[in-house]
Amino acid sequence: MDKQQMLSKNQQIIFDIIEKAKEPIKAYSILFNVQKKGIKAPLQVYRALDKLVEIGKIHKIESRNSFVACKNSNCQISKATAFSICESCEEVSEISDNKLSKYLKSFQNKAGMKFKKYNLEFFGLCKKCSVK
Amino acid sequence: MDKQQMLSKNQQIIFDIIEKAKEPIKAYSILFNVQKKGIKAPLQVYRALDKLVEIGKIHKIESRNSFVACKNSNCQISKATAFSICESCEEVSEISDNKLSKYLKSFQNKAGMKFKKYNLEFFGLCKKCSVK
DNA sequence: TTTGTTATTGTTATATTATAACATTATGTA
DNA sequence: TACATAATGTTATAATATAACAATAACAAA
Repeated sequence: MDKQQMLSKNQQIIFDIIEKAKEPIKAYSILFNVQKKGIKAPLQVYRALDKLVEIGKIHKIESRNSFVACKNSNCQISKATAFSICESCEEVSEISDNKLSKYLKSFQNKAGMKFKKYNLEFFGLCKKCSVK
Repeated sequence: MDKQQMLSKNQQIIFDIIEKAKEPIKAYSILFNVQKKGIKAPLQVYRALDKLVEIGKIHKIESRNSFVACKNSNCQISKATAFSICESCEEVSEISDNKLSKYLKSFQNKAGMKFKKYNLEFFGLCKKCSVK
């Protein structure tokens, strides 16, 4: 699963939309945006999204049902994601913090379960919104 | 927002269902379970769920759109949640690990944003499923 | 006790998010 | 070529969640 792999036509179209978007974007908003390019059905969008998530080109913000392009181009970050989410303006940014990811990657719970993947979402007010 | 506060009729009915369930339960499954008690509409369920989440009696498992009762009865855990999720059997357990929660509560990202809340979901195979 | 305030409930309709099922076409490779 | 796999197209429908409005209950202040 190389992140540099070629994307299919639909995957590329949909990835481009997500990458260009400045904020997280929802599946049906993507659908609306790509209808002029011939992608007409939700399933076409969801299939591309699934694949893009799988190969780590995008991430899903679970609490918002929306999608962002991965900013950490070289790592297998799809298995270890962390975001900060502003509860006022809904701005989302991906957190890349080596200490944090190292800590979480090696985390083992009391039951001895070893994890393959995690997703962490922080909520608060971004700088702009905390001034208001 | 005291966790010991009285629950309203619908809130109590729905909380009881969630607490009795051994695994995370979805809103429409709750709805099905409470129809004999006179709760007929999705909105009645969602309103109770919203409130129960707000006061910390239950948590939403975001990646699964499902709900579990909080196991950590005394803390403001609603603002600091962590779960382990088995990708095979879908078993979910709430993680209560002081070191982890301390670490995450005090986490500050590079932008200096201070967080009020977080949710962390770990994925892997539970003990039973990793033997199979 | 009345009055005002807020939380809760009930109800219908509808919006939003996501997948099932099936047929076809493209791509890579033995 | 022929085989396998990935991707596409299409229709229908399932699953999740909220809007809008009306009525009632709970509770505290006057």
